[in-house]
Amino acid sequence: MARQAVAKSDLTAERFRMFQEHLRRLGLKWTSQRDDVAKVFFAAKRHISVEELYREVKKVNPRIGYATVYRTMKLLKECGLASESHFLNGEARYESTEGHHHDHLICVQCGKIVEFEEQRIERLQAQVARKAGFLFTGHRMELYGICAACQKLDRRAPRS
Amino acid sequence: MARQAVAKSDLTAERFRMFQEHLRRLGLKWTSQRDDVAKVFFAAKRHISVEELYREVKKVNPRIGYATVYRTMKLLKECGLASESHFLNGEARYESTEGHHHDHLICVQCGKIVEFEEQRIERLQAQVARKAGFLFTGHRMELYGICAACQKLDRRAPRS
DNA sequence: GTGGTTGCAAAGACTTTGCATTGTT
DNA sequence: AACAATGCAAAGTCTTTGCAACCAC
Repeated sequence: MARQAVAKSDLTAERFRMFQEHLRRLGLKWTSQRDDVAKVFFAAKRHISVEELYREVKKVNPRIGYATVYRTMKLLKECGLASESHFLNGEARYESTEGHHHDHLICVQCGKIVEFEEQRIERLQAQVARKAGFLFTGHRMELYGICAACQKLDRRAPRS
Repeated sequence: MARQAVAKSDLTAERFRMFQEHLRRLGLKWTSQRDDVAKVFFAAKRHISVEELYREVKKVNPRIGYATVYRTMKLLKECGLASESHFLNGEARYESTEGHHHDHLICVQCGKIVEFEEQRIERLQAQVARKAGFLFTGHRMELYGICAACQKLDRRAPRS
């Protein structure tokens, strides 16, 4: 019981430590709002949007404001714990950066997101960057397609 | 002289034809504004933003409005002649889709964009999608790094 | 107590939409 | 003549910022 209250996992606990350390380094303060946002974010499914984050935090702390969510996510980005994507529509979505990297395969019809990891692609990317004289720091890759379920629907009710 | 007025190249001429054909199919009209926007877009450097497009078209036709630029780009996207990206900040940028596909390598410090093409990556991507049961329709891939020039600058004036 | 933090509302940036007018077919 | 397209301004999104009250240190 007592242990459970500390953190859901060592990984999450480690993230909290990193976040707190980042704030301390900058002379910033540890507040309950930052704690709430970080908690929800670390526990959330990937690709969480600002709105989803806001709604979830609101359940724990109804007085949270959008501004604080944005400001906290900015801090989490700064210390490398969160990364931001815009996908197709431009709305920001966040995911926590983990040891194991992955990319996304997105259904253009229903929006379903599947994650994948492909070392051979990663290696080729590093190679491409190196050849162009770049110090490779990261990438973003999204594959688009129509998922199996939507393909079936299309067959039943084809367009045009 | 007379030939030059038709189009800068067969490729551009072909794109105009495709655009006009698209409009005709939908019962839409060919207007001078659509002509102006398409002309500027086909001639533009890649990754042109709405604002850049607007300013360029304004030189040719000062009475153009933002709404028309957006509306025309939407049509160009629909018929597959333009594709939209949001890169890091969420602002829309367009580029014309060409026979030969390419991806982007972006310097995170100066914003320089280098294009590249890597068939082996493309093949692996199609493979990944297929394995997940997706009908692969496209992708988006951006590699981030620090370009050679910025690496030199960093050495001279290092951070921290 | 000092100085960063918060929520709110206002302001910004980018994009879309409503509407009377204009232009294509 | 019919009806789509335009420009403008207003409205909509998503995000950031100004500010007085508040809270961590």
